[in-house]
Amino acid sequence: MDEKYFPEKTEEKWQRFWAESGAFAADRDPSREKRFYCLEMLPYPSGFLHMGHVRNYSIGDALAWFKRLQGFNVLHPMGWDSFGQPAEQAAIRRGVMPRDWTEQNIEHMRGQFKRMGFSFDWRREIAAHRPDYYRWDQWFFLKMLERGLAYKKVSPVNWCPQESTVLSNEQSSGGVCWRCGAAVEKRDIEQWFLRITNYAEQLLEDMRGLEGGWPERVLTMQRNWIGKSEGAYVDFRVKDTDERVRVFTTRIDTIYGATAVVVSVDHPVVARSPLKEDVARFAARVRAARAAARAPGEEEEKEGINTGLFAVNPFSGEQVPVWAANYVLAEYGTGAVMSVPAHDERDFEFAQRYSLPVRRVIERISHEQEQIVHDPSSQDQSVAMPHAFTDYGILVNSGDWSGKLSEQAVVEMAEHAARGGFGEPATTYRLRDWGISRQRFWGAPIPVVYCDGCGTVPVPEEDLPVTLPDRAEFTGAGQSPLAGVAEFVNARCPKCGGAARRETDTMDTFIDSSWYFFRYCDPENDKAPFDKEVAEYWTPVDQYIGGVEHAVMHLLYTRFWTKFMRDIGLVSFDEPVKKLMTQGMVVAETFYREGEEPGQKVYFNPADVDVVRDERGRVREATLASDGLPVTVGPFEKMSKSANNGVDPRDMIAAYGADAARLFVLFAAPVENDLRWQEAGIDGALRFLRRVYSFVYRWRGPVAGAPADAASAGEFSADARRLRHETHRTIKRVTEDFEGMRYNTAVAAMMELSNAFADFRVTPEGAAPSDLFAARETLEALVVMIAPLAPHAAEEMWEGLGHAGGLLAGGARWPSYDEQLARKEELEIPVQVNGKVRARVMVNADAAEDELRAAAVADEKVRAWVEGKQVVKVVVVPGRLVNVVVR
RNA sequence: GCCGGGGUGGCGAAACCGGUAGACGCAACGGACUUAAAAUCCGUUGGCCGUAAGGCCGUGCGGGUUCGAGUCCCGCCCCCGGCACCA
Repeated sequence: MDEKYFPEKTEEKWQRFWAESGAFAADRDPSREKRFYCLEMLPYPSGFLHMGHVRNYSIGDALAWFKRLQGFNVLHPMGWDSFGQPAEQAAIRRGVMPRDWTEQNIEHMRGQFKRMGFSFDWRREIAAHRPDYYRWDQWFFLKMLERGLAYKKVSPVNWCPQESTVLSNEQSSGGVCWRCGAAVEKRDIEQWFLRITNYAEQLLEDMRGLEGGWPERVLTMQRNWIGKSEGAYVDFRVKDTDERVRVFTTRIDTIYGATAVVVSVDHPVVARSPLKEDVARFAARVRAARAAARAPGEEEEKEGINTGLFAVNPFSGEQVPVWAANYVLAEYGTGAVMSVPAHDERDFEFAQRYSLPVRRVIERISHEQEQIVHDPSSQDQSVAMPHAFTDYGILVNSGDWSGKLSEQAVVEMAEHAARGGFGEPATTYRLRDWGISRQRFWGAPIPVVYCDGCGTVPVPEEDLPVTLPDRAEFTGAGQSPLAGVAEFVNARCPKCGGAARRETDTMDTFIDSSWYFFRYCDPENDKAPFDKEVAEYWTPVDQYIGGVEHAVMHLLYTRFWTKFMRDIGLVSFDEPVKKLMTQGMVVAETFYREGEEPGQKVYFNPADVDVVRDERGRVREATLASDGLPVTVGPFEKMSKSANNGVDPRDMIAAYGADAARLFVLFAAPVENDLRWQEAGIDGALRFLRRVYSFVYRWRGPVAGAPADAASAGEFSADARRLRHETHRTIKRVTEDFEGMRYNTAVAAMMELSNAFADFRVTPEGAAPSDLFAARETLEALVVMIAPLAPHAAEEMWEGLGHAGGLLAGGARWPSYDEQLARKEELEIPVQVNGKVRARVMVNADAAEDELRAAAVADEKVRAWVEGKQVVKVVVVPGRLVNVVVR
């Protein structure tokens, strides 16, 4: 142990030690029941580690270390989400082959991870782009095909013009590409889908079991996305035909107010329209408008056309016109609605535009003292409505149903429709099937061939993997580069042996990440994606950590995949992840100037900007170092290349060391919060490490001779008792904080303990055996508790304290605490008079109520406040406070 | 619009079940050590009044419950995230 703490030297030493001793290798061991699967979302191998990675993996690593020190068998693996767009972009721009580019990046990033000292079991590393991995993507696809869960159809898809590929609904949420942000267009393309909708109800229902373990906002986002809606189907007979139009409604109680049936322009019934040429023209216009990219949130004006058809309301027998309109979506519900202008905002707007009648059938009511109070004015048909009335109320002008409450009517009318054979209660979902075809090269090929004779033929399981060719032409234009590779495309039909063409689309990379953490359990298996028994030991994942940006996409897909794996007997549970933690982004200030194009911004790296701040930390003046001219200060944004506000972790490591960088990102903010990057803060982390290090250095010799246990240490001085109390109290707090991943407060507690140690007024040289015992107890606890956050420094200090073999193999254990010692001997109890703190009294920690009362009332300051007043009562909360109430 | 999460010093943030608001850290200021600087150590730091003792105010705003409210209830305002012609 050196006198001073040298991060670089220490970190190198212990990284070598860990690698050579296999310190983090974990194996299935059925005799060890305490096992823990700690997982962070696997990174895309972009080539460079950024601060977001540092944060994500520091959080997970801290937990993995904590659990190991508690005696758990911990699986903490790492791999690469290595298929995907950037590799292909590199190929287009720089002519490097995606595989070479990816392998190089992995190589480089693995080195950076190791330099951070993360405790991964590298033997289990996987990469999605390697055939021994994607072979199983293909295997899963075939299983889904067998079970009718994979199918191909032509459908309007989300098309990213920037990347010329299809996106799933999840990836084009909000009308923009999740990756590049380009506005998404609609195109008709034939592609493969997975029937995630078959699992809609389970995906929704099983979220109940995740309450508490998953963040509320993620569950909410998934619920919104699945979008369950309960209502009813109602069939409207189309007059003079034998057809029926089925509508979906959540407000069947308003059906007597229906003044039209409105269908989407793609609805089959428009073929029966006497005006079908006009309708077709209108439909073409609507489709064209839809195909055009639109800004998110922007709504089209409602437009429609009367088809000339009439539909019969099965409840009232009334005939209403059938319209086709742009505001009715073909993909949701039945693609047809009953239009009730009086009680639906959209129908109201539509009716206003085309002067359709508005008929009120729900009367506004209020509840006062258990009584229903009617508002007759709300059903006055002669008064124009300013907007639709969409609340529940009481049915009026609704035949025999008049007088019923909406709540009742929605149930009973659906049942009535079912009995009459013209409808039924119904549930719909917003969730659509998962479109997985990508017109790309760098992904797992979809294992299917097309044969003129036999049609679509799956590649037999034994012929997997269908491997990607080594080379292709990357032009960035037209179809998938795979289509241009003859030896890939030309294949034999597995059925008839004749010439056939291979599918040239590849799979969505989200398939790779849907099951990868099962593969970690058994990464070399060449008979199955993973062995059921081996995986069963580790899974489900105990704690999953990643960015909230995957709240819907990845986390919904992996839940779906798990349910499918359960259905084919690979796993025996419903949900893959017990606890989920979504960490916040690392954000930093941005600086920019307006570019040549209007609205264009040219960003400058904060390191190149000279900033003058006022006393509140606000930027007063910002100038570019190179030219001295002012730059505009932008908001805090996620560190990114485009905002040019990234901090390179390598610079942090070089200046402060990996330990200080890790400690800082965990201390600076709660893990769920966004972390505002401030370089200055990292100094504090390094200072803390140095401080503890210097204590250890100073005490390491004397402490080696301390008595083995407290009983033989003799009498403890008041000072030593105080230190022991602080130590045990801190162990308790830190343990609880670690359990809840509250690293920021855990670090604060440890800092307090180190401050308390600095106040320990005994010198190592003049210390009594009992003092040495107390000092060792504190230092050892502190070192072990620091280990998950700053493992290199902790190893060095642990060794300095005379332990060989490293923390894990050398037998370090997470410290335990003594409840008695953790409790204070004496307490300072605040005494309030009428709720305001007026004095504090020192009392014994377990002073009884009457002792407390006596001490409080006897206090001089309290007496001054009570003087001349009448004491009404005295509230005593033992161990907390006393409140004297006077009048 | 609907759903979810928030609003506390100059800043990042603490505060278990209603019980001393602001722990811990950053920044700032003052001091010690030093020829000097760095490093380190000690101290001050929510606002206002006061020489001080001390007092008053203070957790987005307005009410309420309570001996006591950052925390619970009612009504608002604002911010962040998700969904959004979803019938």
